Amino acid sequence: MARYNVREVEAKWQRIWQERQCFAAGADADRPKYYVLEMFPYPSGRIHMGHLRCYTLGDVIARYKRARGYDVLHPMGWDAFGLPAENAAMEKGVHPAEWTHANIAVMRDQLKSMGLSIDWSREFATCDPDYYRHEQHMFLVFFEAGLVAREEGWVNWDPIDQTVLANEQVIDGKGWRSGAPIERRKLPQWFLKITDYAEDLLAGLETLERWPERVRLMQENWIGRSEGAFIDFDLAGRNDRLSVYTTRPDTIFGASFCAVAADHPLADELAGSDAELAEFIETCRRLGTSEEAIETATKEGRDTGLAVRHPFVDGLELPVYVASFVLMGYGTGAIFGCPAHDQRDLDFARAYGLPVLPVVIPHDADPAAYRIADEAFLGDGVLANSDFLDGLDVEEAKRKVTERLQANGAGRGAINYRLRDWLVSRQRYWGCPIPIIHCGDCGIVPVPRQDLPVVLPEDVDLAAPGNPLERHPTWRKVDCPRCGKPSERDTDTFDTFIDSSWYFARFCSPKASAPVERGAVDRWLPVDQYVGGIEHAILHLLYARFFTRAMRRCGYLGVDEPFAGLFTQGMVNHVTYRTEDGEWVEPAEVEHLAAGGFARAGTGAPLIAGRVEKMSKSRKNVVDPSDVIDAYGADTARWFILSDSPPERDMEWTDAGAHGAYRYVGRVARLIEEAADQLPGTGVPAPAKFSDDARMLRRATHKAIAAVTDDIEQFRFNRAVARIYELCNVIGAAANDDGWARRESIETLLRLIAPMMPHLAEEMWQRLGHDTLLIDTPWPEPDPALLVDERVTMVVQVNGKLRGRLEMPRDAAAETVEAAARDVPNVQAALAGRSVRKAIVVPNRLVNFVV
RNA sequence: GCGCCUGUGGCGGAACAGGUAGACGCGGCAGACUCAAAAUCUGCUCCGGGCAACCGGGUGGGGGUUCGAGUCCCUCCAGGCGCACCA
Repeated sequence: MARYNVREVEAKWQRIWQERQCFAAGADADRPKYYVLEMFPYPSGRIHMGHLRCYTLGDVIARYKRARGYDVLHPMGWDAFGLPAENAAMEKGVHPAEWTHANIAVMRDQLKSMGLSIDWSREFATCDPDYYRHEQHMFLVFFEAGLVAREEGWVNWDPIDQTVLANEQVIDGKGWRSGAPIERRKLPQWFLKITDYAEDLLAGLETLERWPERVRLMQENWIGRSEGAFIDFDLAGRNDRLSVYTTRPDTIFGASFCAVAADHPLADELAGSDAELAEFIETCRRLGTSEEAIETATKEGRDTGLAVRHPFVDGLELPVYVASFVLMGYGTGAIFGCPAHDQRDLDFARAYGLPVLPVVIPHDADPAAYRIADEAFLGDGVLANSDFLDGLDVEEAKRKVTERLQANGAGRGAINYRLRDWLVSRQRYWGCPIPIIHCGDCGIVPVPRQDLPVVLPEDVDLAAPGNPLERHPTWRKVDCPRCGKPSERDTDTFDTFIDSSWYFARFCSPKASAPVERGAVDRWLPVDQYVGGIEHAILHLLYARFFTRAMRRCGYLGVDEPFAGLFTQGMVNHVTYRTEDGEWVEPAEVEHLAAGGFARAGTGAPLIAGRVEKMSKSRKNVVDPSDVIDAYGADTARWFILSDSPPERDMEWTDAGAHGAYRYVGRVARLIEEAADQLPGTGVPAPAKFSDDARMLRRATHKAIAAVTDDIEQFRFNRAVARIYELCNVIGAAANDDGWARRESIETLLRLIAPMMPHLAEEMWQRLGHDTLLIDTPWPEPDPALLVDERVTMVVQVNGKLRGRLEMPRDAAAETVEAAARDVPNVQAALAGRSVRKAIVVPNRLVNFVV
């Protein structure tokens, strides 16, 4: 028997599929469409196990849907702009473009070696001027549509990456990429008005039924909708008002102070003439926003000396503080404090000796005796000490006080969001240039459409810190398109998350002269199944949802939601090894000792197996997918990654597991080799009658079809794999008396395996004598008649305890079953001397005697 | 603090819709083949007792509902994730 040569076979089929253009999308407009997309990779150098897992999952879906008769779009591209290219430029002196393209070349080959069913004719990289020219164009269209704002405000400055960051990119007070503590800076920047869509993005989540609940919840929290009111307090002695936001307008009669954020304009103004206040404001700004900082920080404030008038109580004035716990980024950056019903306000009031007046009395409390100790009361109750609100419950009081505020011109009901506008300017080189010209006379002038794209200059000095575009001797200098005077280009580039906010739309018509071709996006969008990591739950997925809405508003496409189905896959982990000195050791250097334990290859030094962790260079627990593919082949790598764990859960990569998958490849190859020459031909009709053994084999075969189909539909690939093993075991054990049934079972096995191990399946399909490709063969359909058994095994219980089993014809009458159950010897013994109070018969399942 | 998720053999995990717990794989043990190794094949493998048929226990802990609970309810514990001075 010729040994199955993995490398040759895999290369052969990859070549044939490519030559026949098997994966070109849009070949058949009569078929229903199916768009499968995995999050495109950043070309960092080589693919890693996370890529292998993600693209394998997507490929199984794509191949399965293709077999089910869909016209499948399954493209691939490169999220090619970003900081690592600039860092590489600084470290190695290679230009970012060169570095990026070299990485793409390597990674493209690696992906192709996986045997993915990708339409490579649609490939592009976001750093291609032919891609980003459209991005610039759309930005200008958005600009004209009022979706873009230029604002000077406090922004997040990353001192290591030397750029500003969006709110979503600040994690626990640190830059998402550099990890550096974020500083606050005041700069004029470009924003996309995602807040215009806050309500719509929230409402849209309801429609995303095929998204993980977890992701929808995270987005909901991030958008952070709250209902409340703005209240405008008159400032005593000034012809000015202080506007605050509150979700508890009902507690207005319990207000004992107002407080503004350190960054509030009023604080800013007062600091000019109050050195002590100015110093306090500085202290607040330096305060971290990390968890520890918040936990340990005390509620501090400084009295400004100003006071506001209570909107409903004549003559009552409340002091105005600058307070450390008030955030400029939420609401108006100012609050009124009601200590009795807000814990922070209570802490603050106790620290500064302010009054604490309860105005909501718990239902079970005595109004006359009710006092607040050191815990604010947040629950529902009856309003008291509150003039026209007395006796109402909280909801009624909110409504009534909001009405009254509105009538008095002192406020209004409002819905507030935590979501901020998306800051998209970056002071970096390797990104899409912002197509704006700043003219001393005309102000902000869009680059004329015919001058697009604004191409990145190649001759830049990347060695020094800061923005190379700003330093470039000539690039920024340009005449104003409006008045002709010497002007300057915007030297910022776009956040790379813009690049990934519409690439899925570009894939529909990647060569179009406009950003998208309407007919193409109308056919293909939304993406039917999107696959990627949970880490993009907010960032990329929220931005893309917004961008799709913006594109729709400007007539580019007709959908709101870009991704109808989302699957978030788990991470690939690996055990870590260390020497006794604590030095990390790569898996390749580890020797498994026969006596158990591990030693370092070469030196023999003992090693300690540590925790199973996410693969990372620093822990030296990385396994390169290409090493696995070279050694065992793509089918093995794909099979193992699918078989090990449910795809949404983290999995552990183990050599033993990979090896086991490789053994299975050999087992299938042997099974077919041994059977191939003995089976009847491909076109032989089914016999009129089957033997009992053949019927059993056929039942197992058709049950496997039904089960695997169901499992794939529900992304339970590990279970599908188990079902296939079961079928294989049955085939191996079955009596070989009916060639037709045997051919049916073996061919079914190959067809079920095909989405997961496409090369092996295709090769063996050919070996069985087919002259058509398996890739062009439809998915098998189970015969419903073969899915039900003629006889069933029923369980007999006594008081819920298993006492025996029973073979019965399917759907036997309850009395028959019960009588037979009583006759089971072991059951007789268990029932001896006891009277049966009740017998429960569950058809085809069990009998339970209650004694 | 708020919200969410997960706890099943040595390991990854399976168990429709409350009805045989542990499918399938990994690992392990025993055997066959072999001069030997690799590869392959066969059998066993939740724990305790028993030669065996069987018996008892068992899905993080405790309680409840039910003829019957891994599954439903309450509660506690452990691990993980998200958000967080959000007014």
